[in-house]
Amino acid sequence: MDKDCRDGSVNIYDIARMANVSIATVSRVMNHSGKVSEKTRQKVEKIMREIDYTPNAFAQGLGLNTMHAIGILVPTIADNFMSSAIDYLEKQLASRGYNCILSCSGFELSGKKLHTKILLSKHIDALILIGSTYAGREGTPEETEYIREAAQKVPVFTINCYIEGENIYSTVSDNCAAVREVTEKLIASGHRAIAFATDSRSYSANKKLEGYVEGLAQAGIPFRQDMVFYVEKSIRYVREYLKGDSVPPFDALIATEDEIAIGALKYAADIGKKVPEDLSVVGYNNSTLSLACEPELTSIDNHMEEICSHTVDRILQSLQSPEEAELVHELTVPYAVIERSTTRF
Amino acid sequence: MDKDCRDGSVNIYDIARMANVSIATVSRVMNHSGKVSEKTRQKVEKIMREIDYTPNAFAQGLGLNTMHAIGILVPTIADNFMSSAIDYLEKQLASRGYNCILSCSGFELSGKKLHTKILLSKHIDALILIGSTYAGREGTPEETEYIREAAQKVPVFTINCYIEGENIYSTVSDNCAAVREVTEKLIASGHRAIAFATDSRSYSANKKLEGYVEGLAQAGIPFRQDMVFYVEKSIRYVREYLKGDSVPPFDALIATEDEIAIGALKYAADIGKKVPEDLSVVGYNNSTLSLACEPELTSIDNHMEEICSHTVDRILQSLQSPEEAELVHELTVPYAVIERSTTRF
DNA sequence: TTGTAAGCGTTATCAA
DNA sequence: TTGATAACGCTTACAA
Repeated sequence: MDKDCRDGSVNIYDIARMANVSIATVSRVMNHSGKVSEKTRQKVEKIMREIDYTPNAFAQGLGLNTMHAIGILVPTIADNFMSSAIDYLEKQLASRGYNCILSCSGFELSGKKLHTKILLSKHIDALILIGSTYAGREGTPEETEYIREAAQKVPVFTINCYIEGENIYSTVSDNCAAVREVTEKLIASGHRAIAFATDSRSYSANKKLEGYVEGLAQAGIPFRQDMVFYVEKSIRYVREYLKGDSVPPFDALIATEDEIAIGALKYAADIGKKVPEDLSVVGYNNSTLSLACEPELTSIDNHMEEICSHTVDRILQSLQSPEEAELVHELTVPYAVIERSTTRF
Repeated sequence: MDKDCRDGSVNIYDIARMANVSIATVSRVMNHSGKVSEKTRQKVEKIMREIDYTPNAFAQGLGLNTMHAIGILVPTIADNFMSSAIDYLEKQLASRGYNCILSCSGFELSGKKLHTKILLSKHIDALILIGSTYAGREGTPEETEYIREAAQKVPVFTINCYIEGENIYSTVSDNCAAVREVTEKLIASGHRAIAFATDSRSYSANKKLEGYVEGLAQAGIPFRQDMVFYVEKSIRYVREYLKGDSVPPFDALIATEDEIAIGALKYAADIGKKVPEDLSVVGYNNSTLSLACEPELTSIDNHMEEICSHTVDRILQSLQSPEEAELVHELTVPYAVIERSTTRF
C-alpha cells in the first residue's frame, strides 16, 4: 500500500525485500528451479500469495525469448470451420500454458504476408495456419514462400492445408477419401448424374474433387467437366445458380461446404424436386447448418477436434525437444460420413 | 551472415554498428521520435530494410509497458455470435496496430476468473468481454467482482453485457426494445398466445424478456409465466420440448437465439402446423442459420459490426487519453428486425 | 542453500 | 543532431 506504485505492479525486488532474500531466490521459488530450502520457499510463497504477485511477462519474455504464445492465422474467423478449430486449439493450448494470438489475414496474399509478419514480430513460439487458402493455387510455390520463410523462425503447423517445406507440419482430413466414399455410396444407391459443387480451388477443394473423380472412375462413369460447379459459398447464390441454363441435369450433388448443399436443397424445393427421392445432396463439415435445414443434411464430418488435438500434440513435441522431435510432415486424420435425410445410401 | 546468430535475430546494436551510429539514433529512427538528420535517417532505414530488421517486442514491451495487445475473453468461440464479434474486433484493432490475445473461459465462474488473470498477466492494454454470461446472475455482485478488480488495472469493455463499475464500459444492443417491437408486431398481426423461449437467464436474456413483458402489457395482454420456456440452445432439444405436456398452446414464439427458433420450426413441421399461418416464429442474431431453415426465419439483427466499431473507438479513446476520455458507461446501438417468411407482420 | 552480477533488447534522459 | 548510459524486471551462471 505504501509502495511507489508507478504501475500498481510489484516486482521481484519488492518480494525479495519483504522476504529478506535475494531476487535469485524469489526467481527460483517462482520457477521451481534450483534448490531452495523448504522454509524459505514457504516464506516467499506466502508473500507472493498475499501480495498477489504476478511476474512481468515482458521481462520473462525478454530473458527466455518466449511468452508462451502461439500465433493463429485464419482468413476470417466468421466461419464455422475456422471458429470451431480455434475453439479446440485455444482450449487445448490454454490447458498446457500457452496463449493464442489471433490474426485474421483475409484471403489476399498481401494480407497473409502482412499478418504473418506481425505475428512473427510478437515472438510467437509457433504459428498455426487454418484452412487451405494458405496453400495458394497449385503450381505457384511463390505464393507460399513467405510461409517457408516464417518456418525458418518458428515451426509452422497447418490445419487442413498441405504446404511443402522444412519445419512445416500439416494435419489434414482425408478429403479425397471422404468424397470418394460418398461418391461410391451415391453410385451404389443408383445415382448416375452426380454433380460436384465447390466455392474454391484450394488444396482441400482439389482433394475433394480428386475423390469425386476417383469415385466415378472406379464405377466406370465418365467424368464430365460440366458437372463440376464453381459457385459462391452462399445459400442464395447456389439456389439461383442451379436454375441456370448451363447446368446439366443431375440426380445427386456433392458440395464442399454445407452452405452450398443447402443452396441445392432450396433450389430443389423451388422447382419441386423431392429430396432425396429426386435428388440426393451431401454437404461438408457437419455444421449446425446441416441440422437447421429441411430435410436435414447428410454431411461429412472432418473430426476437427481430433485434428486440433493432434496439432497441439505436435506443437508441444516440437517445442519441448526441437531437435529430436521427428514429426511427420503430413498427418491424416479419419473422417466420418454422417447420414441424415438428404440421401438414402 | 557472419553474425553470431544466437537467435537468428538482429538487434539494435547490430544496426547501429552497421550504420556507424549509436543505438539511440537507431531507436529514434524507428520511432520517428526526436531529431535525426535526413542523411542519417536514410542510411539507417536502408540498413534496416536490407537486414529486414524487426525490433524485439519483449524489449519494447518491457520499456513501454505495452505490447499493443488487447485481451478478448469469450465463453466459447464456437458460436456464431461470438465469432462474428471477434471477427469484427480483430479486423478493426489490427488496422490500428493492436493484436488480439484470445481466451475462452467457459461458462463457469472459476474459468472466467482464471482466464481473466492469465490475460492480465500478459500485460494487455485493455480487456474485452463478449456475451452477457459475464454479467453473472442478477443480484449477485460477487460474481462480477473479479471484473471490477481487473478494471483497476486495465479498462474493461463488454459487448452485449452490462456490468456496473469504475473503468468498465459496455456497448449493448437494445435487446429490450427489439423484443418489445417484435411483440407488438405479432400482436398487431393478430397473435394473442405469444410464447417466449430462451436458453439463459443472463443480462441480455432478461432484457429480452423485459421487452416481451412490456409489449404484452402495452396491448393489455396478461403475462403468463407458463408461456416462458427455458430450454437448451439446441434445435433438437427445442423440437422435442415443445411437444411436451407442460407446454400450453401458442400461436407465436419469440426466441432469444436462432437455434431455438429453428427448433420451433422443426416442431411445427413435425406436428403439421403451418408457419406462419398457424404459428409465427422470430429468432435472434440473424445468423446464417436463419437463411438455412425452411421457411426462412424472421430474426433480429443486433448490428454486431456497429457494436464492435463503437467498442474499438472507445478503447482507443481511453488508451490515447486515459484521463480526459469521458466515456459513457453504457452505450446502446440500434437493432433491426429482419422479416423473412416465418412471420407476417 | 543463498546471493551477486551480468545479460536480454529496447526506450529515454542527459550531456556533448 | 548525436552518443553514453541508466532504467525496465526477469533468468541464470558463478561465487560464496
